[in-house]
This record gives sequence, C-alpha cells and structure tokens, in this order.
Amino acid sequence: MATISDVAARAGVSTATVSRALNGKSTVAPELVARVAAAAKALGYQPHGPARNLRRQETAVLALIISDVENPFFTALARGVEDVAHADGYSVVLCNSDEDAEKERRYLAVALQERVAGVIISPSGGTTGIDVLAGHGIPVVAVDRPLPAGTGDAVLVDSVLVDSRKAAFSATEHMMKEGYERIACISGPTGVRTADDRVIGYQDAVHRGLELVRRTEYRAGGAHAATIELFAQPGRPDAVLVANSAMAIGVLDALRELGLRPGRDVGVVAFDDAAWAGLVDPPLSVVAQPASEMGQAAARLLLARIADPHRPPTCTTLAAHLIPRASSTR
Amino acid sequence: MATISDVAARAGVSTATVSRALNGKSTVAPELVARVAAAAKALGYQPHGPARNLRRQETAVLALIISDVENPFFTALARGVEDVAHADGYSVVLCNSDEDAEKERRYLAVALQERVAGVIISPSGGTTGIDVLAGHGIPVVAVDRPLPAGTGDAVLVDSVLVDSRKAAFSATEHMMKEGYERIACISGPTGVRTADDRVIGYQDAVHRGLELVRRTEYRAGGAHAATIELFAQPGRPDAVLVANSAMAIGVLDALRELGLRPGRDVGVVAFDDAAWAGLVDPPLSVVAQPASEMGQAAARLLLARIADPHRPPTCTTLAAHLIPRASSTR
DNA sequence: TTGTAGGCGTTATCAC
DNA sequence: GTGATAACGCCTACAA
Repeated sequence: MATISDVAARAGVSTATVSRALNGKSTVAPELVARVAAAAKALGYQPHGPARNLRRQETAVLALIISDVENPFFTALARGVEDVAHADGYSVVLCNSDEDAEKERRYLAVALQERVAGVIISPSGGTTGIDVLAGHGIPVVAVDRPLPAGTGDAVLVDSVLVDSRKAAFSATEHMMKEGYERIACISGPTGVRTADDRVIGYQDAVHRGLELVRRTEYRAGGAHAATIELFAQPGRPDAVLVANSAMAIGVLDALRELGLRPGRDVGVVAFDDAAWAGLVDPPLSVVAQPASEMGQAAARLLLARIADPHRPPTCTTLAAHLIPRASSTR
Repeated sequence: MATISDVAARAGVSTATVSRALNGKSTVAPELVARVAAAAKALGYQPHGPARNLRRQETAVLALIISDVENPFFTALARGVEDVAHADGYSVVLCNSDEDAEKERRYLAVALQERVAGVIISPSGGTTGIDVLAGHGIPVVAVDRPLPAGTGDAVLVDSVLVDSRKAAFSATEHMMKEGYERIACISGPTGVRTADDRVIGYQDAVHRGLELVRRTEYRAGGAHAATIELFAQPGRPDAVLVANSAMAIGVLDALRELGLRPGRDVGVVAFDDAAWAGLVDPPLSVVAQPASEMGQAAARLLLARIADPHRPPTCTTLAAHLIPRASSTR
C-alpha cells in the first residue's frame, strides 16, 4: 500500500510538497502539483485515514446510533441525517443498538475510541456512557428520545423530539369523538420516553387508570400477545391506540384471529405512517411523525455544535399529525 | 483527553507497561496492572483508535454498504451481518448507497481510507471502485448481487446470492397453474442483477416477449406508474409478478385505484415476505428470501477471508421459497 | 516556493 | 518484568 513518501520519491519532491499539493494547500508550483498528481495516480495512492486523523485530531464522520434498523421510522430518520451530513462533507456510519443497552454501550465506546466528530443517538433506556462521550468533548445530539434524567446534565446536549404526549392525546380524543368508549393503549417498554409519553397522552384523554394499558417491547410479537390478552378479559376494549408500526402489525394480526374488524368492531390508531398503512383493509389510521425532518434537524444541530462547541443547547420539538382513515371511523 | 503517557505518569510506570497492562499482554506484575488500571480509570482514559490502528495496521470494523436502508430486505440482511460480526469481536458500520453509484463510490473511498478490515456490499450497478479496494488488500464480499462483469476479476471476491431466476420461475409457474394467462412482470432497473434475473426467470416460464414486462426503480412510485400503464393498454394482464416489497405497495395501490381485486381479478406475487404481507386484503403471496441468513453467510465468508486472504473464492447461492396466499389463488 | 524535522498516541523491539 | 526508543503515515511550523 503506497504511502506519501512513495509518492514523494516517485515525483522527486519531499513529502511536505506531496501533502500540500494533494490537499490544495498554499502555493505549490503548478508543474510540481502535476508531477505529484501523476505519481499518486500511478501508485494508486490512498491517504491513510487513521494517520491523517491522528495528526489533524479530527474526523469527518458522524455516528448515528439508532435503536432499531428494522423500524421504518428510524430508517427514514437516518435518511434525513445522511442528506444533511453529506451536503456538508461528512460521512455517516449507522449503528444499530437494537434497543439493547449493551450494544448501545458498545457502539458508544467505538464512537469514542474512533474519535468521530459527533454522535446522534436515540437512547434505548437508562443509558450510561453518554457522559463519557460528552466529557471527552464529542458533541452529542439526542433524537426521538431525550437522554435519561441525570445524564448529560453538566454537558451541552441538543435534542430533537416529537410531542408524543400531545399526539397520543389527539389520537385518543379522535377515537372518543368517533364514539369509542373503552379505549386501550399498547405501548413500548417502561423507561423509554416515547413509550411513556404515549401512555400519558392517552391518559390525559381517557381519564382512566391503567387497566386498559399494556406495555411490551416495541415489536409485533409483544403487541400481538397484549392484544389477545386484552380482548380475552371481561369488559374488553372497543378501541386501541398502538405505539408504533411494528406493534400495529401484531395488533392487526391478533384482531383478525379474534374475528374483530378494525373500524367496525374496534377502533385502531397506530403511531407511524408506514408505507403499507393505507393498504390494509380497512386502511389504518395513523399518527404520522416527521422522521426525515427529525433526522435533518438533528444533523444540523450536531454540525452547528461541532462548529461552535459553546453554543447554548437547544431542544427542538416537532409535531406529529393524525391521519384518520377507516380503522378508526365507525 | 487523557493519553497513555498521562496514565503512565500517574501510575509511575512507563507507557510500555501501561500498554501491556491494558492489553493484557505478556507478563506484568499484578501490582502494576492494578496501579495502571486505577490510574486509567481515574483519568477516564480511552485508547485512541486511530493511533492504535496506525500502529497495529488493522481495525476491528467492517463496512456494510447496502443499496437501500429503507428496504426491509436489506435491514434484515444487516441484522444477520451484525450478529455474526459481533460474535467475533467486530463492529459493523452501515452505509446507505441508496442505489446511487456516486454515494457508493464515496463510501467505498471512506472504507478504503479508513482501512476497514473488510467490506460487504450489495453493488448498485455498474460499479467501479471495488477493484481499488481489493487491490489494496481489503477483502470484499458481494451480497444479493454479484459484482459487475469485469470487476474484481483478478481479485478474490466471495459472493452470496439468491437464485432469483429460479424463484421468479416458480412464482410465475405457480400463477400459470392457478389459471392466469397474461402474466406481467414489474422489475427493477436494467443492469441490477436481481432485477434482470427476475425478468429472465419470468420469461423462462411464460415463453413470451417483453410486452408485459416493465422496468423501473426499485420503489413504490415507479411500480405504481408501471401498473397503471400496463392495465390501461388493450389486452391487459390478468396477473403480475412484482420484484420487491416496496414495489408491491405501488402495485397494490394502483390496483385498488383501478378497482381490481388481487386474487379474484388479478393474480399478484411479490418478492420479499414483508411483515405486512399477510395483513393486506387479500393476503399477499410472496417469494420469501432468506435475508438474515444471507447476511450471516456474507459475514462468515468475510471473516474467513480476513483470517486467510488466500482461500479460494466461493459463491454461495441460497434458495428463496414461494409462500402462496390469497392474492394468487382464484 | 520547497525541504527538514518533529510529533500526533500507540505498540513492538530491544536492552536491561 | 520493565523501560527507553523507534516506528506507523501524515501534516505543519520553521528554516532555507
């Protein structure tokens, strides 16, 4: 693998000149830059990133740690991050923490050790390890979920969130207006802020205890089981608010097994406007979140903080909006 | 940011000893390793990855370059790669080329410059840049799609593919047995091997020209337009083979707009067993691909080649299987 | 304008 | 068993 001195030797100049020529720095005689370029090409020279980063003490790569690559919400968010980052010359590496605190810690450690320029993360719970990052001067932006309380207190962390509570409230209220009276709520794990907020928003609307609330992992399987269980009990629900699209699949599956038709027999509204939501029968009412915009906003905040580490931290809260379809209309 | 010499100073030993102690190398007096550990902890010492990689000339990170993060097939594949890589102590960074040759080149360049240990890629077309990688001794595994002809000829590249042609043949034959007679095919871009193969397999079965074949990008929008166009012409199809799940959404949408019911009015089989496929009305027949297994196989091949760069290249071809549901049953 | 030389943080090779 | 010391490949004062 050719190094800068190989290039220098072949071009008959010093390594300093090669470096300057290749980086378009200061003034190098046009003839020399041509010679250098030719030599570099001939040798298939590729600058050694680690060496360069070691010397410059900086990298042009951002880490994006998301809690579930298989969730379309997060992949849409990732696209938003990439678009903004690429426009500014940064590359984005995607890390999948899989809602697993251990994997999250691991990726955080990698990000720190590789000295990435910054990190965007959707924290998967009672995370630690973020303080370490920020403590070492690596900027962090929290997206979709805030950092756990007590984390990042002393450091400057921006966040980009959705008003989940309000969105859950609107969705629940919508179902009440449609005449549903016993509305259930199937949400994600306790301790995950979006999941907690969706329950709180739901409660704001129904003024009821937790007897119709079920918490499970953010996946189809758990939601399926929760649905079966909810509808097996006496005083079964007549509607359900579902906290994300993976769970919606489990719920719809379960309802079909139970012979219950959404819209007619039971109202259903789910978070996230999945591509297939309009295709099921009847079409699924959803709370659409601006995933891509969230990613863009997070990336912009991160880049801004990289440029100016001392700017005051901000918290951007975006709104979600209800798209009523037949599954919640009698 | 504490360095190894800070730790050495605090522990009252040399940097060499710190390095050895922290890496569990050779023989260091138990007392010293304790002192070093304490000092490192007190200082919040984190090894500097680039420096270490520079010195060691190796990294424990793999790059996975996929053509579409928003496609569930690729995210499932990514999970497979991660599982195997993590078990072996490697981290995986995910790069989204977005079916864009330019972005692909860019990520390839990043992978090369950062000197990752290896690359798994689903090539997005007439890619160049892979030779460069392999030429520099970085192992490459092609997944889902083979490298373009003429690429990587001289170098050792493993690949993990699906027998798309056979799968398309089976799916088409299945529809013929169900009595459909004018079967159309909506596939991805020309030059993308999976898309080409699905058309060929289809033709193997129908023994017909290309008048009912449409090629478009691998997304819902293009498939939607193609469907509308196909069904507007005289001698409209009575069935359609769709090349992936994003396209299936476009097709199903279009059919609904046209007032055509899958299964009864028009047979539909799509590639990829998306989570929602069983939920639509009627349930969608699919060709299920072993995405996660493909990722696992690719990762294993890559790790094997990293361990032994001279092993002969292999090509693993996995089978897909048809899951007939109501959309292709009269 | 160009070259020389030092150092970024580690690890590996030698002495001791 | 431990400590100097020399690289790894690059960039950038500083000197010429």
